[in-house]
Amino acid sequence: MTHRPAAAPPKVTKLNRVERNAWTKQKIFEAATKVVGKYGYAEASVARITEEAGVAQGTFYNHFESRQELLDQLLPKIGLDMVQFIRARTGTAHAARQEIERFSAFFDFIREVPEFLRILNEAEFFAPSGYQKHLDNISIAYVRILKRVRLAGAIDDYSDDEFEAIVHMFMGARGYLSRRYSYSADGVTAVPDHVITAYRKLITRGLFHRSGDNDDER
Amino acid sequence: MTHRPAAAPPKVTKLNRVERNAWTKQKIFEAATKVVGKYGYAEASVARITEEAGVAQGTFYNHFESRQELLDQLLPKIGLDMVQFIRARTGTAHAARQEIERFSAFFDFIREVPEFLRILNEAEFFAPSGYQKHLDNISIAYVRILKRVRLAGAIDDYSDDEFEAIVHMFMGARGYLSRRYSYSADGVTAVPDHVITAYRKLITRGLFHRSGDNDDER
Amino acid sequence: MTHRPAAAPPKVTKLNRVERNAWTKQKIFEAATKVVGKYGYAEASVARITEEAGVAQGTFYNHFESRQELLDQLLPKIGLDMVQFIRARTGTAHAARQEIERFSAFFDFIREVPEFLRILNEAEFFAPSGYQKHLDNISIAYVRILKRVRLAGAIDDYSDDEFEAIVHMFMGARGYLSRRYSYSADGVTAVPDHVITAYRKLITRGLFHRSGDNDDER
Amino acid sequence: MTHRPAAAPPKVTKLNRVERNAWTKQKIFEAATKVVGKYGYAEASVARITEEAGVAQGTFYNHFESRQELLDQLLPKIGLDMVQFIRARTGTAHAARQEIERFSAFFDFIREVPEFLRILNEAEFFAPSGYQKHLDNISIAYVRILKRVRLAGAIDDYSDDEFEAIVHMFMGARGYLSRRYSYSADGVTAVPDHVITAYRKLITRGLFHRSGDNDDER
DNA sequence: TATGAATGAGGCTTCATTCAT
DNA sequence: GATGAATGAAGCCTCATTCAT
Repeated sequence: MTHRPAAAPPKVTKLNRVERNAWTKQKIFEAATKVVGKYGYAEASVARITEEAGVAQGTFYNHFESRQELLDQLLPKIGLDMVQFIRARTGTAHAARQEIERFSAFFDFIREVPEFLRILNEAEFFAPSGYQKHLDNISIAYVRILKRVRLAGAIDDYSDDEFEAIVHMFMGARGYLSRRYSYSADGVTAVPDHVITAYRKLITRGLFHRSGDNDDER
Repeated sequence: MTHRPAAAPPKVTKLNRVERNAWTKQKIFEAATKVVGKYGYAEASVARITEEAGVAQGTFYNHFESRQELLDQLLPKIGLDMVQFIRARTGTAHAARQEIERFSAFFDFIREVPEFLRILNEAEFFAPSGYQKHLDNISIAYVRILKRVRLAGAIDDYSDDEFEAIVHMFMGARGYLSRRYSYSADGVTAVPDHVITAYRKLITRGLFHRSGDNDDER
Repeated sequence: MTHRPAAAPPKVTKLNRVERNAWTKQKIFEAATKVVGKYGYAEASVARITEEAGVAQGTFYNHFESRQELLDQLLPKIGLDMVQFIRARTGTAHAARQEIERFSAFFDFIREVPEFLRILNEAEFFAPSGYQKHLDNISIAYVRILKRVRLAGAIDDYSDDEFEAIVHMFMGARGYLSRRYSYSADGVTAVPDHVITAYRKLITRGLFHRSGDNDDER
Repeated sequence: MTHRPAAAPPKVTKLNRVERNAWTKQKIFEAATKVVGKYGYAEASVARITEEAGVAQGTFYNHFESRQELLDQLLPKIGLDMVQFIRARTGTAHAARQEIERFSAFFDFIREVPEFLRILNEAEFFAPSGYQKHLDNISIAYVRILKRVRLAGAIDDYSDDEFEAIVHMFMGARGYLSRRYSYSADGVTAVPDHVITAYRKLITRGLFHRSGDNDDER
């Protein structure tokens, strides 16, 4: 998996028809990612996307039923990249520590794939169906993690329903913070440390057992 | 202050020039609130708003520089109504309890002014400047509250910067939850209890001192 | 009533808003008549019509909901002009003679308003709703005439249902003949005499009493 | 001759190059008949036709110069089927009777090959050149018949030119009537009796000698 | 100040046809 | 001959904004 696909056809060898076809679709996809990331969904006209992709406007409709269909595929696809990315960055420390790692990794991912910020944030209104899909992808996985932690004894006193609410709060908080602290004139910047520490305090004390909290100052 | 403005010109039948002028602007404003609340910013065309307001399209531009200007005024204005509403619902109990009251009051407000949901949620992308203004309004007030609580000794170990981050997390969480749990087929519904309890647990344990937590089951 | 509206605004005096509005709509209408008459419905794009009318494309939609709406109004409107025209050309001779007069007048009208030919002929497929309206306008009036003639004793042995079929045959025959004999490289020409005489013979012998037939050679 | 061509390649499994070629063309042809018959010429895109035929779009242009060329071949081909069909249904009774038979057989054919209705009716505007060809095919044959009848003494007083006009009237009447009475929600239905009787009366009295008229009630 | 018709750029999508494989 | 992706022109319609009355 790469979230930074090569900007040129993978091989120098001649591509067969199937490969050329996939490659064109890929080009459109990447162009859309770029355009939406930079200008937002609203400004991501088919004309702009195809121009960026270097294909004719008509070509677009050989690969996607409609502009909306493409838009709805954008977030879920990159969202999965994000999940992989975060998973790779999560160690084997104790539960609270891992949650902080996930929190940090999320912001790291945003810096790696700056387009993700807008693609994620605006999706709710411009690609609702894609947004829902992403939501499900994420929250299901997240709740599963929390349940496992509870099973391991590091959390108690939270019901399944409450887990779901907590997960939504986490996601909401991250989104909000990312918008607040990560946008900048040109590009995406790191999140300030005090955001991380505030999150750590809130989470470790509020969600997990009182064991540590300050065992892992960074 | 009313967040439910009268639908007819104030009492007297004869209005002078200034009053008529203000009244027209007010009509447009209310129409916009209605339209955006119902259809969202994207569908809030000048034509639709003026039709709803019962004035000609041209009239719009006698009162607002552009469509965007009006849109950017929408959220900050209603946002202030919200602040008042929440303040009125917050008692004099101890700090943690008050925070739960604010959380609940937020969701109550949404049910009182259902348009607020979309006006708030979509503002970030369709009325960024108005959104920023609202954000500042809210977070400044919120941080001030937290500082006061810290001064009173109910919170410690959080810096000013961390307060700001916490406030943003709260706002993000609320927004997310309101979208997730409050929307429904026709109108806005109450938030389920488990959302409230999850919030209470997270907040009381994570933010405030360990004194209470279960002293105020509802 | 005129089926040849002036190509310039009716008066030199300044027009008020209502008049200007009507005048613009009229311009679009006439442009459409011209364009459809010359190129057919299929080629009558909004761009072409508005260009012919000398207005912007957007203006079109201030006066018509859609391209189709205008197209559907074309035939019924001109169709009424035709009815008037034919009525004015029908004398007070006996019934069979009058029918021939109507037949001839129809072809005369086509020469007066050459656009009518295509507007009528293609309407069935490109403006079905307008076509139906026209059909009703015409066939109702026609059947009424035949019934009156039957009452006067000049026709017998035809039932009401059969009248309706007869009328449709007449209309179909006229349409067919007009297409066959009236089109020409540039413009519309008169129908040859033998078409008229053939029609006369068929009708007078087939529909009316055997009295005359050759009393009115032309 | 069949107007209902087999849906599978003729018997043998192995076709040589020439046969395969012809078979592909035939498939496209039948697909076009089906599509135009069902959706009309305007909706008969090359994509739709080739899909229906089960071949690639490009294949189309190996067999036809352009979409229009195929469209123009449709009517003349099926038109010949119709001539055969009608001829087979025409007995050896006296002339007037035979004309009624032809009239009825026309409507019978429409029910056998329902696609013919649209292919015929819309051809004038969507396949003018094909339409003209069909027109010539039919009217020449028809005029020949009338001349023969005149020679046999059953008609007199009509010139050759008038015959041609008469034939066009007949064709127009039939087309009109078929559209009026034969279309229905799902499929093509029989023409009501009063249409037949009206036609019989008009024709027998108007065209033929006064001998019979009621000698052949059906 | 109120009106509302006029403007014209720009958006999405369709489709006949071409052409490299 | 068969394939089907690529092309790009053209079509219909929306909408914020302007301006003469």
